[in-house]
Amino acid sequence: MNDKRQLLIEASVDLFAEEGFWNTPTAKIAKQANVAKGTLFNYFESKDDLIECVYLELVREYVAYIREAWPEEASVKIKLEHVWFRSIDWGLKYPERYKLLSQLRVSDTLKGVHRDRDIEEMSFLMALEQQGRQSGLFEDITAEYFRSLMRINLHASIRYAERHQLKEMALVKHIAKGFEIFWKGITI
Amino acid sequence: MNDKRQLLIEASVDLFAEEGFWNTPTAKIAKQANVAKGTLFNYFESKDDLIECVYLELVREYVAYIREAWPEEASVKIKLEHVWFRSIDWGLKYPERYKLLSQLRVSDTLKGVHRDRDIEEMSFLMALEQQGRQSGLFEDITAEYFRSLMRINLHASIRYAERHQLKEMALVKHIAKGFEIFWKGITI
Amino acid sequence: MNDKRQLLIEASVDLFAEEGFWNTPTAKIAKQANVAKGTLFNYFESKDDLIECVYLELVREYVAYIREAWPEEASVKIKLEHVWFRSIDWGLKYPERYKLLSQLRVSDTLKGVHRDRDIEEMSFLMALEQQGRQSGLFEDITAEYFRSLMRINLHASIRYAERHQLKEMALVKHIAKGFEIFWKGITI
Amino acid sequence: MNDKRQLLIEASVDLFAEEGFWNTPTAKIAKQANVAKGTLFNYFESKDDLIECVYLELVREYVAYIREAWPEEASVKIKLEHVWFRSIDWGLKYPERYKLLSQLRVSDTLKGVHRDRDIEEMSFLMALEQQGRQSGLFEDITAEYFRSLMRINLHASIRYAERHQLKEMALVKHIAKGFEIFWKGITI
DNA sequence: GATGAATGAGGATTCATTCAT
DNA sequence: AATGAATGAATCCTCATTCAT
Repeated sequence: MNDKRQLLIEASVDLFAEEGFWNTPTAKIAKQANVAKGTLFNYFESKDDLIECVYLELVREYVAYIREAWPEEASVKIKLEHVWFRSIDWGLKYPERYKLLSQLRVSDTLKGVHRDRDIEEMSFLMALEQQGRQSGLFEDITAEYFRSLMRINLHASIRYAERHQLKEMALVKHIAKGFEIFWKGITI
Repeated sequence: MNDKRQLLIEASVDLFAEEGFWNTPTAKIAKQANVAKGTLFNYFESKDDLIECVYLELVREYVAYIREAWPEEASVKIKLEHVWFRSIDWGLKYPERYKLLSQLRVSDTLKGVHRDRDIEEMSFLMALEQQGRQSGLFEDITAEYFRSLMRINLHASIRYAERHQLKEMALVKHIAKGFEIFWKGITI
Repeated sequence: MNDKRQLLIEASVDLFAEEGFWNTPTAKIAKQANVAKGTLFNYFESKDDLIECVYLELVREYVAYIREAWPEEASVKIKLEHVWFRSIDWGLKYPERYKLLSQLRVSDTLKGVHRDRDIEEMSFLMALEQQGRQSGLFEDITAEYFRSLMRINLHASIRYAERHQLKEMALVKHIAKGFEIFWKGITI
Repeated sequence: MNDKRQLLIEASVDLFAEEGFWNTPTAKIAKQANVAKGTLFNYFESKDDLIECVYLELVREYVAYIREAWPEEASVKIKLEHVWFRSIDWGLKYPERYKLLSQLRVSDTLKGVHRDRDIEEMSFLMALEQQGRQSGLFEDITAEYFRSLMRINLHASIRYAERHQLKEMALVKHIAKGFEIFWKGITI
């Protein structure tokens, strides 16, 4: 079954987040997943391949989370706000996953094959941006830069909330303020 | 002499940037620095120690670069603009160093001892922020979040400029636009 | 069916010749033969067993080839010449098979069980030798040494022809000269 | 010192001869040589490199042995006889070394770099052959084929002597007979 | 009989670190 | 202080073989 594959990815996520992927032996992953050392290589060609699959899995989960309760008919701002809140929500709900996802994006191990998939998954965000720009809402910057800014502002916001363990009102205020700053910057 | 220490750090910067620090053996560093393998451990307790020293070195260089031609008497905005331009300047002038610095900040190897030093070096930025806030210029956010936002916006800007190899006018416009967005977001 | 067994042996011959038997995984053999990995072990006790069977198969093919158009009524010399020419013919027609057969003979994996079979297959050669010796034709050496000399002279001849890609007249002359040397040495 | 390198080669010779080189783990070699596993790789780039060096060492020893007591002023036949006797002598004196040398020559691991060296070492044999041919002594065959024939006839002779544990008179007669056959075949 | 997932011992190689010189 | 030979634990990956289906 695909059971084992999933177990291995789960184990990887846990351990990678704890120790970093270069520091996590495949043997440890296998042990954590309760499978034999060799089994890992039945499901993944190499450690690098495993890492890429873990990355893809995380992206998939993240995107799925964002798309839940998608406000189809709402304005661009509302939609963007939705992305903003749910992103932070996800990042705080699964802090190790989020941390790992960030590290993977920065690292050089990702060879591009899956980067494209990444962009694919994010296409709806691009569509959103395009819509906003056509309405003359946004600053004159490229879609790529827009996306980069959004991602990175989110990152700052999540890190901060997590580091300070913001909860309840404080958290909501923090998120709202972060969006306000982002939105103010990005719009004309 | 301290000569060798510096050589080792230089070599590390070069090689870490090329291959990542987990993938760069100390033997290779020693060779690149033209010293014996053992010598490295006369100057650094361990590889981790070396990495931290490399980090510190980079921060120092970066900060020194920013502080050049510092507009002592100018307004907060002008000063911030100075930081903005020189940061991007540095990042584009020494792309490997910049990339490495970013990776080191994200990685878990930095144990905190030197993180404090980091903050210390950056203290002048904090002072700047404080000054701005006291004038009622900025949004009501903590100094830490402010700093994080700045760093991260700079990062987006540098990455974009580098990826697209912006030069001349296009580059200047990109930098200015980036600052505009940041400033607009951060100020009331 | 015995079909699969044969497929596996064929695949082994191909792959062993390419990579050597120590470097050829059973998984690869199974794949090449279009059967499952486990199936191999339904037909052969172990990899070593497979190797021995491959060896035997090659010997069988080789001997069968020699025996074709056997000059039953001819003189010892003519018969020996027949063996000589057809051996080289076979070696050049199936170079990988020949190479593999040579390597297997040298290697230590062959445990003896099948070596006897080998000799059995070659018995007609022994008979030939006996006949020649009884006629006082040959030097006073044992049958075993005689056989070894013949095999080894053939080997030199085949290797040379193959390495230099001899064809047509050049090849025929080479073969004839080789036999002449062998015959001259072996006869009184 | 070069001490360890030599120890490793000695150990390799012993173990390779016993088990074959593909079956001999580097760990075992290191243990036999009383050095740490890693040390092996200080002296040899890889297992393949080690194998090649072992080969070269064997060739060197073998050639040195042949050249001892070289009959500088003697006839071609005497010289060839000298090579013949001393070769067999060496093969029987160091049976494992000889066996290993033979196996190495057949295997595909030798990549050519050292093969050339091999030929170099053997150059004196080539000179000898040339001299003989110029005197109209030999059959009209290439030097390469000549060398191949000699090597291979020697091989048959050595193997036979060893298998039957020939000693004393029986051995001398065997060697002489072998040479006679070879010489008779090769000369006009 | 056929399959192929699962196994885990084993293998080559790397590399941070030590230490005698 | 400088060296570099020596170390051996650690790592990724392979592969013959088993066995439940």
